[in-house]
Amino acid sequence: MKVVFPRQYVSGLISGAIQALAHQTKDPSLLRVVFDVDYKEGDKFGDYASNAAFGVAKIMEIPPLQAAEKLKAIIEAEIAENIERIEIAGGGFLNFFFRKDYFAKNLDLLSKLSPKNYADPERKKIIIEYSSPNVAKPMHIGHLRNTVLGNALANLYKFIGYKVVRWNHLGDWGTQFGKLIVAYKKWGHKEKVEKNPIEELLNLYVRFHKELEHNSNLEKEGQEEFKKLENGDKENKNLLAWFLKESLKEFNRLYKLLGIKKFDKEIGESYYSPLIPKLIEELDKNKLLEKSEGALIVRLDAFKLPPALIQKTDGSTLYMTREVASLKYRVKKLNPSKILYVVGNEQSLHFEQLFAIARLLGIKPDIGEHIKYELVLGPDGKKFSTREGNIITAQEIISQAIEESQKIVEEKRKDLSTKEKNEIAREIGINSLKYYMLKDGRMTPIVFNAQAMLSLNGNSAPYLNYAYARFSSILSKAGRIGKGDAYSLENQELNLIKKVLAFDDALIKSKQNSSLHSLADYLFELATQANRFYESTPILTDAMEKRKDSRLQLIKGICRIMEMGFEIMGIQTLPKI
RNA sequence: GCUCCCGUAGUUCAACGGAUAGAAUAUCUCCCUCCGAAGGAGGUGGUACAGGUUCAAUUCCUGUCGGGAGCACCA
Repeated sequence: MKVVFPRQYVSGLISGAIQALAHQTKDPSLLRVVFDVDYKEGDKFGDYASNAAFGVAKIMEIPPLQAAEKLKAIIEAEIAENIERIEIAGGGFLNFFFRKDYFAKNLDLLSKLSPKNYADPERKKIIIEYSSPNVAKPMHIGHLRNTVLGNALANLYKFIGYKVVRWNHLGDWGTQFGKLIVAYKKWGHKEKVEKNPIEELLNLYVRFHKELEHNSNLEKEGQEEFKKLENGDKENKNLLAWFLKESLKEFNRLYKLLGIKKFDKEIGESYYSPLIPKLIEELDKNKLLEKSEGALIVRLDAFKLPPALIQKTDGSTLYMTREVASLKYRVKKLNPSKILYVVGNEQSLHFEQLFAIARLLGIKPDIGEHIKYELVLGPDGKKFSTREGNIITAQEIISQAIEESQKIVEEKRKDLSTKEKNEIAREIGINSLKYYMLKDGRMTPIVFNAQAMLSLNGNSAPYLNYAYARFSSILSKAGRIGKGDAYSLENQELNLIKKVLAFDDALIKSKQNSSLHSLADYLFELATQANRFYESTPILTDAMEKRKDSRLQLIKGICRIMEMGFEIMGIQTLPKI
């Protein structure tokens, strides 16, 4: 089923008009005009509006109003069958008013919409790296934002037809593990760790940093143990393998609880360790390496960046070294068109350096993109620190979220069994948490505030879930829906159809800025409009049979869009809550 | 000191360089003998400051002020 959405339709009309104009004036530079086509709420500025005339005006060096007149004349002459009229307003905007029956005509199409209708023609292969927890440490609230965002971005690309590789870059290497090994050898007990792996290992790590304050020798001991690890020391390698195994169990438990899709690749940093010597050799051959204070660095002056440290004085590697190796590995192995790194904003410099080195090594330029997001800060507005042990774990947040929704469910759904109530509380709690992480842009720092985070009113998952539950309840009561008469629908209903047909807009915006908040906004607006409709208009109880069927079709279409939206956001669709 | 991110209603956030800057929350009213009141209707309230770029600036540039993060052997 091929569908042309209104935005594409208008866009086509304008492109055609610009082409005709370019032909008329023999000025091909007109073809380079970029313009927007925007969905408009209500009908003040039409159903869709465009600023195309401003771009045309600039190139033709005429006033925008004149350019708008020219475009309008061409489009009108082409007999646009679905457009009732075009108005020029606001100094040169073209406002397109669709015929009322255009929306009615599209009604029975709504419930049949599928991802295919939204497929991006590019369909590229893309690696998305996210989550990336550290072995032997609990996932904390920051990982939660990262994981939920990365998972949803991956869903989005998958939805529009990309080949997506979900990549979990596990932190299982580096000096920190030397430190952990020191701590374990000094103070650790096997039984204790077996019983409570992550917690006990974190305790050891925190203790290490406490003791470090009055025993500066520890720092060196940690570096030595890591050095041994890099040189293949058996005892240390076994310890690390054990830590990794226990950690993965815990991570996977959390992913499952959160409804995070399975990763395609889960590769620890340690994996790249054997690839390092060749990498250093290659860097050296390209004359990129330089010795400085006993360490090896790559100068990045040409990029106006500080030098990147590749090898420590004692010959062991660094985060950056392994990142370069990993990048090369990914390109060689999978040949993606792009690698999205969903990593915190505080690592901006690191990624600028990484991509600069990739360039120097002749890797396809701009392959990497850092999808940065702001930190989740503590209640005091300061950064959480693992070393000091003042973190809020992902598990704590999840439990709180579930508890909070449990209270509401107990109050609102006394009719359900305890089992059903628990089930719903868990689903709603997790949905709320995920939605909260996605509803804002990436670059606003989230100051941790349990109250706000777990609020179940307003622009939140429960609002969406509730609306969906009401509508699907109607649909299940209705049973089979008849043919209906779409032309009996009125303004409010037609506007809803228009809104449903604007789903593509939300997807495009979300993809453009690699953020799900545009989609969240759209879904919230759709639900709000639909709720308003629901409150003001009888649907199931409509006396006119044909109109009833049409209204039901509309509700079905709304549900369809909500289902697809939820799927992308990684939120569970619940037929009842 | 240098670099990056961010300053929008009391609060939390939207607005590809576009038209009258939108929501949520809080607060104050109203609505369940009709399909789920976790809902709906209405009121109040805002672009840190100073310049510049242009048909048009919350958005871009420069500077000031304020908050956060990063800057060589951590990741």
